[in-house]
Amino acid sequence: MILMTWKLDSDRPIYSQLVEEIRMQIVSGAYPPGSKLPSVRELASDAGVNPNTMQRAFTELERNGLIETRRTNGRFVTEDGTLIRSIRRELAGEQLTDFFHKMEQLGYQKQEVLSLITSVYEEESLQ
Amino acid sequence: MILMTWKLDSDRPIYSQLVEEIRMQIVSGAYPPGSKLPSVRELASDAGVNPNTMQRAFTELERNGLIETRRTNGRFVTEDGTLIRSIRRELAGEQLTDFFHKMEQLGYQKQEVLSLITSVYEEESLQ
DNA sequence: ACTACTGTACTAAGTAATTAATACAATAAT
DNA sequence: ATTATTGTATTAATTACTTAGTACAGTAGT
Repeated sequence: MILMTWKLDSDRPIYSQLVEEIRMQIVSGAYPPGSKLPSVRELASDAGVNPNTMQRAFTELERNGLIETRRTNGRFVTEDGTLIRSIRRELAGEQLTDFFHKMEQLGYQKQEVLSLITSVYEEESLQ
Repeated sequence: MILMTWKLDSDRPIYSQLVEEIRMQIVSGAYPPGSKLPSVRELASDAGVNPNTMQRAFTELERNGLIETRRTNGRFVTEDGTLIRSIRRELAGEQLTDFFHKMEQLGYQKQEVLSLITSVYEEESLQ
């Protein structure tokens, strides 16, 4: 059982946000490979959404291959650690390119972005 | 007249995306302070959306103070360059914190993030 | 065998976003 | 004065998302 924050906003479809949250939990290792996920009803209750909405999120998630369904037993995270790490890298790459693209749109030169980043690292001591 | 890309997806309300696009155009200087914006109908036609939707986007935008409305003459970007730069910095800060937060969620240590960033800079030559 | 839990499916209702089609008052341009 | 353009308002219809409620078949645990 994992205590998840489920910070959902109303600016996007809830099922999309659920997909992203759960996928994040899997690729970050919160749900290890092969582990059993809580049931649709339990997760729905936990997130405060309708079971149908959570069901829809799982349906979307299954197409990635990140989770497998055993019909009347529950859902499980894939054992394929390589796939998980691959998707993790993919998501990180998207974050990186999106970030640089937005900063470029905002008119920030790469040098400025770099100095902003280093200033962040100076505030919080490097771990 | 500005040629805008209007890359809209269906995963979020269109009016929200319009708000972000136009705000980006203003703070990045594509629409200079004091300049006149195209009419609701023209921008709506340009973006391929309903005039009502564009109208809604402008209503949202006006609360930031970035644009001013002269009742039957049109809309204009504010002359307040300080406000514009302030919002630009604010948006950049959000991008930065969101990025680091997501990478942290993905389980990336700060060191890893830093090395990813520097590798990006090595690919594209610094301008 | 029985019970509880599993994923799944279905219908109905409500809400928000979007489009469409008008219409109106005020002003700039002529 | 007249015309065209401006922002704005209104109503109706459509679509997508969400919730609610119910139901069914299969299986693990007892």
